[in-house]
Amino acid sequence: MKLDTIDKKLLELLQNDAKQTTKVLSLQLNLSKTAVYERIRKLEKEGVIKGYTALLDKKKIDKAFVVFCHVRLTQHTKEHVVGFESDVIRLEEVLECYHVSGDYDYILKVNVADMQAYRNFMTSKLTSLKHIGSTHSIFMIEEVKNTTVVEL
Amino acid sequence: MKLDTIDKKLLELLQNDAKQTTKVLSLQLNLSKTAVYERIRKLEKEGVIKGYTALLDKKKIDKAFVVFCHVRLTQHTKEHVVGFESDVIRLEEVLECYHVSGDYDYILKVNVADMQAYRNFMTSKLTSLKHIGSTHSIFMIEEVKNTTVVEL
DNA sequence: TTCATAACCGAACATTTTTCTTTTTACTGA
DNA sequence: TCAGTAAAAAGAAAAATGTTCGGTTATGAA
Repeated sequence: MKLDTIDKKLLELLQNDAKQTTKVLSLQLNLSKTAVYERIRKLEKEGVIKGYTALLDKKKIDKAFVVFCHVRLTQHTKEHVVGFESDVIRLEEVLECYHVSGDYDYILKVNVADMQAYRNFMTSKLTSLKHIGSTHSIFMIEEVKNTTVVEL
Repeated sequence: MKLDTIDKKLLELLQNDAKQTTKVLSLQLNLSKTAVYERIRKLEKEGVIKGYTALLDKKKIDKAFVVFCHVRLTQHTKEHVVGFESDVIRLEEVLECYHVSGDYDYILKVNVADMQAYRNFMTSKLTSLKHIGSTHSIFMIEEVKNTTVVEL
């Protein structure tokens, strides 16, 4: 699917505030409500827009502790890789998991309440997964920037 | 602000789909539309809900390339730190930036189209910032998990 | 140019959000 | 235990929004 200038501006507006009414959007885009409505529906249907979510303040829900956990597997057979990935997806503390280049195989972004909870996560959940070799944790001291908004 | 069981379930529902109507939400929570409506307004007012966003498919908007860039500063005076942070916030390619423990000072999550665009970002934007010492890039091979939904 | 398709528009209709008033529930101190 | 008070919840009405429709205007290919 090809996105024109209006689509891109529309996606930018929706990323910044998905609750804007089509009326407000239409004024910013110099289009009618209907045109905006149909463009949004199309972007949803094509899968460009995957969904809509409420963003929460991590400090206010007691999940302010973020750790980047680097993971190395003991082996790299397909079985080991698939096994680890399907296990790690189910861990609710792991918000993100990437297979990466470099010394380690995976980077996990782990989100918990505090160091105590992280220790608990590591000992009772992560390191008890099969095929885990070594891990290396980098702790967040402060969040300088955190946005979901991608520029188009 | 204290969150009760209903608030937590409501936040979970809104994280998974912020476009659900209060009617649908009220059925899942065994509450009236108005009660749900007022709880949401309160959560917004208190800042627990920071906002609403549309989530996009990175592959479909040509931003599938993700890099974790570790950054070391030349010095760590307040001036250097503040200067770097205010500069990096303005870089649209940097979706996330954390001040972290360990060998490096910062971890940046950089999102661009491809390796070419990343090279361009590094040479013409990041490394031209003041106070940048050394950097170390870890490239994403595959996204195994990526969610904004925090469990409560 | 001509045809076919896609995008757009304004108006009508259907739903939802928001406000308002009343009722219920939960809590506190005598 | 029992008022008294405040917070939370409910239902109905009003305001605003989302959605559908028929018709019109651009767009692009033959």
